[in-house]
Amino acid sequence: MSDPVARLTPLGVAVLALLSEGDMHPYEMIRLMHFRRDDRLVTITNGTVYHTVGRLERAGLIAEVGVDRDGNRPERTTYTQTDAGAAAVLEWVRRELPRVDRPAEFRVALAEVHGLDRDEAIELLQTRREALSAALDSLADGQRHALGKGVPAQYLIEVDRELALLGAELAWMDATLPRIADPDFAWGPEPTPSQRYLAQRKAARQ
Amino acid sequence: MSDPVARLTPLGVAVLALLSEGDMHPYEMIRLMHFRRDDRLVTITNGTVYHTVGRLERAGLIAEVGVDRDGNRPERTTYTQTDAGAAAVLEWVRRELPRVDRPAEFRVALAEVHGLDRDEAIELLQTRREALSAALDSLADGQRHALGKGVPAQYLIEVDRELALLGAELAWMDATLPRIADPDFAWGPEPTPSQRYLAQRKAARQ
DNA sequence: AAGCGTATAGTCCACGTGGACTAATCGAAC
DNA sequence: GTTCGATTAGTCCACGTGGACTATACGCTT
Repeated sequence: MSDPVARLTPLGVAVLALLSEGDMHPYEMIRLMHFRRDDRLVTITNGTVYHTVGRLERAGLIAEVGVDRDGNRPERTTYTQTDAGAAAVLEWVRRELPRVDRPAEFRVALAEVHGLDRDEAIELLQTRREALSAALDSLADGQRHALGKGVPAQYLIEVDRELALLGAELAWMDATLPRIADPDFAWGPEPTPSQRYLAQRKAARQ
Repeated sequence: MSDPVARLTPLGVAVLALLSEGDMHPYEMIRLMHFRRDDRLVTITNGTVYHTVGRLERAGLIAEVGVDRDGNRPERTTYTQTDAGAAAVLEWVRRELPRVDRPAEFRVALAEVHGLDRDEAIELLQTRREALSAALDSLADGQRHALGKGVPAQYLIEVDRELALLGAELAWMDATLPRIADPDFAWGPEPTPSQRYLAQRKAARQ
């Protein structure tokens, strides 16, 4: 119920992930997320972001660190990630990564999987692989059953597509798991260009 | 704004599609949709279904056709589809079928594509095919760009998966469009087993 | 015949979403 | 030097969702 991890939304996770790269005010998050095309994964509007930030603060996952002001522009409230916030992202990723329902959550979890240890990530993805395989079998079974009962094929086009996509995801997993298990595949924190940019800007301010 | 088609939700379309097979009360819709595993496409709860039915009625897409009662059980309100409702489903499918954003809407639209003429369906899907292809190119471009800027590969796993799934969907389309264009592939209204069952039950009641 | 679980049919409400709106400021063109 | 558009920063609200809750009736056990 009041478990803050359970109440995290995909956008909440995206905001926490942003804040792990540096303190920020909501409007800056919106710009940065648009720049990074995070709107591919979650819908980013003023309404959702400001509201989400408010909820994250009430849950103690982020905290206000001051109100600054640039010239005469509106003042802006800057937030920082708390330890509880950093832990909550990882816990949320652990929960969502192996689930095959909730595709939207999974994509965000996959985008944040680099925060986990390599071995744990592989194990969770392996669990998902088995669940995907079972879902595919069950759907294929349903298709056979429906065709057997005389349901005309034109009513089963969507199922046909779903089977194709499930198969493709399984194939991707079977190609990807060995790839990231390979020690030659880099893992763990390595600065991205935008992290280097943020760090540089922070240093310049001091 | 007040265009009823624009305000249709996936569940609303699913409800309208059900009613095109016969008059029904909400509780029966819920059972039937669960039986058909429509919960694969939309989330079905009492809250959503009853609320959706209310909205559809206020929009004039369905209409009350009487309150009957089975023994001493609670009375139930039966609804029927209006002409406007039947037209709205087709219009909605035409709108959602070619769009590549909104995957949830697309799946429901694809499940209802059999209501359109074969030629129109193929044309709309062809449009989607081109949009998908463009989306794939643009995402692949973004990936190349990110790698070129030095973003480590472990941060791009989700993009890699997305590219694989987009490719698979394109392949499915290229296999499916010729398949349904073939005159040997049946198209148009053909009774499904559950439609036959509903028709039979209706005849028995009279 | 009392008790218990499940099916039937529906209401209610807290919450998250996403789009509309406000308001000030800066830059550029005319 | 003023008008106009874009940018900055944030508030507000209508709506849809989904889970919790209610209440009656039927069937099965003990």
